[in-house]
Amino acid sequence: MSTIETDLLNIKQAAQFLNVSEISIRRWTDSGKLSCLRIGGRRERRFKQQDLTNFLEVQSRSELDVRGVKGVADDKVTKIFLEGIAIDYGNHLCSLYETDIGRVKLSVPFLADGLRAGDKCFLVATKATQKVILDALSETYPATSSDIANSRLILSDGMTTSDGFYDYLEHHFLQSSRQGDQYMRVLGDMAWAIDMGMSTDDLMSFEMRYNHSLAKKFAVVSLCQYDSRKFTGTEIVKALKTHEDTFQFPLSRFVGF
Amino acid sequence: MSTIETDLLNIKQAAQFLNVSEISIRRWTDSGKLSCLRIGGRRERRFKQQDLTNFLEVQSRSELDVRGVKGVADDKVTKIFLEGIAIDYGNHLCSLYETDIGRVKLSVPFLADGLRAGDKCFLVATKATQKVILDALSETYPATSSDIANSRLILSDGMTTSDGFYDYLEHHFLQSSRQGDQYMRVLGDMAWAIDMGMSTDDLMSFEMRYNHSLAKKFAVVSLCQYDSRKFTGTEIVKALKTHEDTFQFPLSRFVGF
DNA sequence: AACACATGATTAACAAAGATAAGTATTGAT
DNA sequence: ATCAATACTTATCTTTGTTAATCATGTGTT
Repeated sequence: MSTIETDLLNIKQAAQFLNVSEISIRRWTDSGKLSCLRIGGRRERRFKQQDLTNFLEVQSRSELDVRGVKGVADDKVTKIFLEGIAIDYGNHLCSLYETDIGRVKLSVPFLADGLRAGDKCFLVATKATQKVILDALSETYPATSSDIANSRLILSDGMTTSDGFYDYLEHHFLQSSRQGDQYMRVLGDMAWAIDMGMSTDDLMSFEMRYNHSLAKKFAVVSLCQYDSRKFTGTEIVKALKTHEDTFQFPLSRFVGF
Repeated sequence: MSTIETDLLNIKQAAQFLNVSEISIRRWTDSGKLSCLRIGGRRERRFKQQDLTNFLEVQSRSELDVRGVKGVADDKVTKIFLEGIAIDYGNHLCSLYETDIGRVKLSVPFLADGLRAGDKCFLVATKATQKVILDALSETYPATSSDIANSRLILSDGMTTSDGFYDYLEHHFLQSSRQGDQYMRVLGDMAWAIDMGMSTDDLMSFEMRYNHSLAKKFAVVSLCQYDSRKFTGTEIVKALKTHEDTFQFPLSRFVGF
């Protein structure tokens, strides 16, 4: 654990990395196209390698470029927007809800926007929850059922262990990447794990494993939603702790629907 | 599930991690902007990775906000420092802990710093919890018992309803203000309410009432800590929602000790 | 070819970060 | 026990990243 992750580049290094001028880097960060961190009283820019690689477009990206049609092709490639908040690919977030309406409040726009943007989407939930979310999704996004048929939206099926879940996602992520689907979204309704008989310890160790590998290696936004009615206080706290990415956003947007 | 914070970085590693010079690290720690631990007779600096990542600001914040905070950073009259974070008087925060050690992790420095700074401090908790906190407090702040005798530190006593709690605080706040104690701190260990037989609904309505009146009208920093083992998931979520001030800070500092 | 627009270059002023040096004291190793 | 390396503090001085403005160059599109 001694390797210091020196993956924070300053603006000069970032400019070299992308082979552009520092001025462009400044403009891109100012306009929000490229995300960066700030440090110190001079508010110097620091860049995560992944944010820079995310910023690079992939030449071989999908045949039908949904983004291109809308003319926003170059603008929002590195981010998604959820509830007006810009979220980079690579983030692994959680949200907490406490009503049946809350279950679809974030999940539906998250998936609908993803499908519209051409992202490969995954819905991990029990059959019953899948039905609730898909019904609501169909209302705002009529192409839902055809997207399921086309495997643009993939429904979880049959996984009963956290390791199985991990393998499932890794397999699909690799496969999607090979097929040119670089941008992905995962929505997990984590009460699913409980209903599958997983212990919450199991679930948390999955979250940690996922957090350090899959979530960061692929251009995927992962949103894990927790039904606060089905977890204890300590479990909710653990859920928050295993989704540290969430803390950089206004948490009130993700808590308590 | 331990993920021990075994990796304390020295100043060289910290500088490498943030991609800055050691001199800047020294300046930031000296001014209290970046928190660090000290060790040995040479008082060497040691850094938690968590603290370092917290020091990085997210670009999304409007530059005006950041400027404002920085600009008055020297003006310590309007702020306190907890875990290296500047907190304005008027804030009403919550923290979540899940171990007996976590109970004193934030509360003790919060009160110790307050007493050292001459703030009028209030400790609201059951007798048993009071004893635990006061024992730990006495170790780092020897004048604890004399401050209790002098009414610099006031211990809750005998309140059994949320309205009674509110009246109690209002009375003391007014009295303290009249006596020239403008700056105050309240530490509430909210499992106290449960042990007093309050319902969590009662507790939450108190929090909301407090949030909109006392907490904002007086120069008081209020820290409500919740033992996540004694509350349900939904209750924890409600606790978060009734302490929105918390969301403007790096939540990882307040969650899960 | 003409156009619109993104990128690069240049300037300015300011404050913060970096570099350097001197002097102490603690560590860690021989 | 000794000694060199390290980290600390304090101080001064130089360099750099920041914003903002304007202009020139280059790119891709129609």
